[in-house]
Amino acid sequence: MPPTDGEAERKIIPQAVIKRLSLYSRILQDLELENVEKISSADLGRRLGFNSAQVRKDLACFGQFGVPGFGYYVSDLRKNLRSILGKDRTVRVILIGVGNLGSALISYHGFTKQGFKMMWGFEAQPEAATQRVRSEVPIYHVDELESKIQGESVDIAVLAVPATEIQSIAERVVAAGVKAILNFVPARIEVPEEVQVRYVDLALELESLSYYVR
Amino acid sequence: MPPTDGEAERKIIPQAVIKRLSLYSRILQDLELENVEKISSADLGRRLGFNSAQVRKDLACFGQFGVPGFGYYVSDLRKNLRSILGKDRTVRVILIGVGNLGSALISYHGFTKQGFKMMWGFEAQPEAATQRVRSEVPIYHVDELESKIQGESVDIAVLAVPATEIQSIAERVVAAGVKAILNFVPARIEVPEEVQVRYVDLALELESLSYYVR
DNA sequence: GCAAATTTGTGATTGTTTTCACAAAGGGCG
DNA sequence: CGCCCTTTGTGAAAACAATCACAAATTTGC
Ligand SMILES: NC(=O)c1ccc[n+]([C@@H]2O[C@H](COP(=O)([O-])OP(=O)(O)OC[C@H]3O[C@@H](n4cnc5c(N)ncnc54)[C@H](O)[C@@H]3O)[C@@H](O)[C@H]2O)c1
Ligand SMILES: NC(=O)c1ccc[n+]([C@@H]2O[C@H](COP(=O)([O-])OP(=O)(O)OC[C@H]3O[C@@H](n4cnc5c(N)ncnc54)[C@H](O)[C@@H]3O)[C@@H](O)[C@H]2O)c1
Repeated sequence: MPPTDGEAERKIIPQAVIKRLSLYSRILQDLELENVEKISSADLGRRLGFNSAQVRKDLACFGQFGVPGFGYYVSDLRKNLRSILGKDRTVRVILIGVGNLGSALISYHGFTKQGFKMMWGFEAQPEAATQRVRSEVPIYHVDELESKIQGESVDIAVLAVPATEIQSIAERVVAAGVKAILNFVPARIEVPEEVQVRYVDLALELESLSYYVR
Repeated sequence: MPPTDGEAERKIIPQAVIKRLSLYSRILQDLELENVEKISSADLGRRLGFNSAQVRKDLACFGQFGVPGFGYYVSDLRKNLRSILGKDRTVRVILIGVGNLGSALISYHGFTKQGFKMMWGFEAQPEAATQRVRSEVPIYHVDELESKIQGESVDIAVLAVPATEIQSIAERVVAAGVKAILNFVPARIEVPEEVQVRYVDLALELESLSYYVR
């Protein structure tokens, strides 16, 4: 008998594949609104600039969703992708640091549209922040971080605090049980390796553009 | 005589290399402030989680900057990287759409710190935007886009308008001669292929995190 | 000023991702 | 109902990227 991995049968899927699945999912969302019933891998690829084989290979990581000679049922594939991406339930998000950037993020409706639930904001100066932002998301003092999270589980923490605070805030959200971080602060954070971290680094994007236009 | 490419001797450098060069450049900036004189590829790599050979290979795309048995002179390498990245002159940036997100971007000091110059904001409702934002960057009506750009050249346009407007705005900035776009709007834009486009897609990042925590 | 210790720059190697290409599956039209 | 056409799923090949490993160059310490 070959050694099975037990329940860890799911092989490691590259991040790039997951990002593309998200893109597929969004196209399918649009198609469903337009009442389009089916789509081929070639069409789906064309809309995003990918090769059709790439689309099929990406999907093949998770099973067989297509119908040969026909394509994919939009609604069916969308359902599957949502489930794969963990979006078949509400994904709970918090924001730490409701300053200039955080104020925009906390009231961003693109979140909700994609099925995320922005639970709370946390701030060193919650009064000033509450005044600044017009949004239904409650903003608490950062001291309440641990007690709030304890009550209800949180999936993802979005960080937009000053660079000096980032490591200590990261440690606090991790200690409180958060397993994924989206970091807008241009500084590397040290966290246990089971915690997923994504960096959004604006200046980096600008610099790479700067290279190509100089 | 082998066919030379004329002045197009510069081979195509992958985007990933350029991003890493930016990261190196930022580390070197910090080191210079700390008056560190030299650094090895191994040290530089360690600070970013890269292999030392990767660092050397990346740099080798552009020349020989190191001293065997010694390492790299911080200030020297930094100067070279800035020049490679096109940062040895002011890089001129404009922002279109000074709403929730744009308001944060227009007054972001991380820009300036990395040598970018935010020239102007353009808005459909410039009065409201000016009121909202406390920043020295002037905000004009979007109708003035073409005439302003005509006078002084612009390197990069940052787009943060509603999704419905994105294609038309993209076409206008391209027609006005802008060669690089940083797009925060989650919608693909059609532009001539010589125009460089980067997408910053927040919901995509959240979704990929969502997969790993589900 | 010489030998030992470093560290670069780079060809070779390994690993990963994308693309190709085609057999097999299924739908649709006559 | 059956044949033809389309499109999937997937091994094989190609392209691309990261890592290894080592000769060559240079510093450092004695
Ligand atoms: N503004 C932008 O467009 C932008 C773009 C990219 C990245 N960033 C990064 O995002 C971060 C925030 O930028 P910003 O422009 O919003 O700055 P900001 O100063 O406006 O916002 C920071 C907020 O964090 C709060 N804060 C400080 N310490 C805190 C703590 N310990 N816990 C909770 N809240 C705390 C402050 O009160 C403030 O409201 C920075 O690290 C910046 O580099 C900003
Ligand atoms: N708010 C966020 O945190 C966030 C995050 C990621 C992406 N985005 C994207 O960024 C874009 C802007 O988001 P937002 O939250 O700032 O929305 P917003 O409505 O607050 O801002 C859009 C601004 O663009 C202006 N505008 C409209 N048409 C224009 C035109 N033709 N020319 C110039 N300006 C015009 C509006 O007056 C408004 O001020 C959206 O596409 C959104 O999906 C926003």
